[in-house]
Amino acid sequence: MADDKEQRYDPATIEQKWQERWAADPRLYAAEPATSNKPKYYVLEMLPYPSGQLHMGHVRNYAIGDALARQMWMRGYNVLHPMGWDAFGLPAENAALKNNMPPREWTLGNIAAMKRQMLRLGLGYDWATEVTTCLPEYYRWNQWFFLRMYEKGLVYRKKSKVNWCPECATVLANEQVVDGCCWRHEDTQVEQRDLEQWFLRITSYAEELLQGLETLEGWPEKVRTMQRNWIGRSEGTEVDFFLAPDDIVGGTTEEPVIVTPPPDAKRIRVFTTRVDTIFGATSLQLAPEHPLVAFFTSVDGALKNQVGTLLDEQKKARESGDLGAIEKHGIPTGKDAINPYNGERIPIWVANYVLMDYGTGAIMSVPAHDERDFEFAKKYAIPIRQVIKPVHDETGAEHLPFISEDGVLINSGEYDGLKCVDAQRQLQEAAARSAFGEGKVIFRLKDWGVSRQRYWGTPIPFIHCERDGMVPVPDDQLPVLLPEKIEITQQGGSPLGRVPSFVNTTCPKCGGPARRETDTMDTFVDSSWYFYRYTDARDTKAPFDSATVQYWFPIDQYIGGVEHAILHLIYSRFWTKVMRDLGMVKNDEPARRLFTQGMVIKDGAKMSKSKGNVVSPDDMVARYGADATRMYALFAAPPDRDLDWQEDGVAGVSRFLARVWRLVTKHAPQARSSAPEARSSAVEDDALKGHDFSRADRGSQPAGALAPEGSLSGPSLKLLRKLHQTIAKITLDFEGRWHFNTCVAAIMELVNELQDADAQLTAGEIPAPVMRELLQTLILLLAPFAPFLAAELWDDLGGEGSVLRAPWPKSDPELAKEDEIEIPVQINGKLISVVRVAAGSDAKTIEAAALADEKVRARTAGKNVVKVIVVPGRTVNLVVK
RNA sequence: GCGGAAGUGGUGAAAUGGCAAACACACUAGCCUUAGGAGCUAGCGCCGAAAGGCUUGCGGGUUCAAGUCCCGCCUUCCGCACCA
Repeated sequence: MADDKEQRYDPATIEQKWQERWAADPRLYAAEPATSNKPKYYVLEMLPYPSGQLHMGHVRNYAIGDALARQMWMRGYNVLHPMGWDAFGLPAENAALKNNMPPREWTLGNIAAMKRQMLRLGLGYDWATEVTTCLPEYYRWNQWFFLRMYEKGLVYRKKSKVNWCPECATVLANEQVVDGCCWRHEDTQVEQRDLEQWFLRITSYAEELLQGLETLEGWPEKVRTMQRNWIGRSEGTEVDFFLAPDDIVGGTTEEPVIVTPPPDAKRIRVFTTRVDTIFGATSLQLAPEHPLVAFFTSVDGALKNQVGTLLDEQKKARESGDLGAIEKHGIPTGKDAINPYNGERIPIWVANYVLMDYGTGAIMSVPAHDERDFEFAKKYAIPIRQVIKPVHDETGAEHLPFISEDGVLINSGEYDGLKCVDAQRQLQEAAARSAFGEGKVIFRLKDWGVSRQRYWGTPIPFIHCERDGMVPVPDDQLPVLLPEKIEITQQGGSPLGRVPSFVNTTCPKCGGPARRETDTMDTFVDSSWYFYRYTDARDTKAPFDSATVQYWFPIDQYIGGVEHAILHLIYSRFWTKVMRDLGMVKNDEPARRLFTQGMVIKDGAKMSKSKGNVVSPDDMVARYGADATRMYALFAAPPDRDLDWQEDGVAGVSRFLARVWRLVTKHAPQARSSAPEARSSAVEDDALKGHDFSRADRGSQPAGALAPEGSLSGPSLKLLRKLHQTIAKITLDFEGRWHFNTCVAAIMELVNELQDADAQLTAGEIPAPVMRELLQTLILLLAPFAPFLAAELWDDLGGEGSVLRAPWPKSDPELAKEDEIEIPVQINGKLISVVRVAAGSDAKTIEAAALADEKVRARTAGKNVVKVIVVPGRTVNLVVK
């Protein structure tokens, strides 16, 4: 090697060259219009927040999506593979504060930086459809949707609790609350304040969002379960208990005070999933925030203090995030409620474990048949009355609480003897007949609070008018532009409120002076529909063109982190259903298949600045190249599992790529010497066109044609066999299993085998067309994983056109077939020997070979072979006594 | 507490119920050299000198055959969590 320097794999040079070429050809990764006669494939990776730096999690996510997109292109699909920026959000405001830089400038700068990183990584995105959510061209459609939802009755306002820092005098996002204190004022307790907030009525779709999960077979079970739990459907009964009449007289002093009860005070509605246990209810528990409690405390100072303490405690627990950890306790109110089924008086308590925002904020307490009620009753010596008798009572001893529904009613009057389920139905019917209750389905899912008292988000398109109240901004006045020259401070509420030119406006109805809404939208709004926008990203008349969306949707494969399993993925599904009901789309669900990749960790822990274990993609790319970095991200673990980043591993992949480079460049001249093969430029997926893209009808003349199989030497056949086995393995893996780690391993095996045959290759024992077939196909298999190197070597081999659009190879089963295989022989299930037989041998032949084996004969001598199990092609097992 | 996933060499991992540890990393020994983050050869689960034996968190079971299927535990990670 006279010129070693020239001979070394140099990713930096190769990758720069191809990056420039690809950048000069924007159509390379562009999707074809809906009129394309190719089948469509929409592969989508979750769009990043433009923090300014890609992290390894991004690299992994995009390496997976890019490999898939590239393989689908090679298989002849019309692929949509877009990218965008989830560009609104708090960090831009924090950066503005810290660096005195406008959020827009900061954000756009970050986008430019991250886009450079993506290009450097060689990710194949169609940048013509890039979506940036903080630009008015995009967010105006958030406002437009908001108004459509308002018209549909899906938008409303109500008072709701927000985090408020008294020092900052502003609202804090949940992430800004650290251990119950403000993130900027570590000693300042965050308060819960009631403010008017905007809500989207996602609960109207609760049932459908739940049902829809059943159709999402291409989603991970984990995600579906998480969503199911989040929606939290419960079937039960609502029952009105009555406030005992004499207790309407309030006060506990000798001088009773007569007060007028609020109209709803007479009935106390509880929700229960176990109405069959209602005869066992021995107390009634109210949430501290229950309106009736306020009524009780208004006339009872002592009770008021006690409830106050309870509330404080609860608030603290909520702020520190461990609401479940506080001890259960309660306060007797001294009042009684009447069980409508039997007229029994039971005491009313206020309990800290009853939640106002679930069910009705009131429960009946049945200690005999509920774990928590049992604990509570024991603590306060409340009677425990058993009303369900277990059907299967193996122990004989009846230990309470008995939670199961596998029982019959006792101590329940006319309902005695009924099975739990039957009793539930009958009791429910009785309640409905007497109008003190009804069957009810409730959900844990709550309406989506979308307003944020922050600056860097989509302005909510409403106007407050003294005369007309809340007035929607008319469509022709959209977008409501976010003012850009604005001083961001942490003081005095929403920053928008201090921009007079923004706030002061006129009422669209009466023309009088009015004020703009200063709340902005949750950034989850932006990400709920961005993937529709990609299909028609520059539309100025509508969010998108419905016909185009109909062509592309649903997304064929969505790929992202499992951390979005709930919020983003429920909101997106909700948004899709709303758009469907607005007649804009036809699909019920946004994505047919979802893949959640594992985290990238280092030294067993999630990468984080505080742990100091962050690996920068830029470093990796600079040291080993984009191909090696990406390929390692796919090789080190199956994509759905956590990946432990080991730099030695990246170096290993880099060495592997160098081996490929040496192998191919060394033998390229020989491979090139064969006549160029006529590769079809019309790329079609064989499965879809019934077009068999096999060696024969490809019109090419590799192995089979140019050198009839019989005339091929052993090494050629052996290598071609390995090649075709590798094609089969990788093709299959792309179709569903996605174990790209074993795909890369299979390519390594192939390369190892080629390398082992280096002597034959060099000696010219492999005919040039076979050599060409071997090396070109190797490069095709490599292309989805290491596109830069593939492009470079494809050129070197004299490959036609771009490797990125070359047809995906097809495995020839005949060539892939082994002619001799090894069959393990077991005796009584234990491995004893291995015999070689011709591939495809029948059971008899294999059995004979096994019985003839020396080791086997030694073991069976003088013994009885009771049974012989032969699994052709697999194994032989002799049962010997 | 409820739900989900996972437990295999020194490490990352592989294995449609059919030879456990493919492919890599690390390590060891040797070779080569224009000394490179290079290349080549060999070794590398455990016990044993070897023959051979043992080995997929633990305990049972199904099966000719179990890392894989079933039952019961244990551990770890993730999500939800006072949900009535």
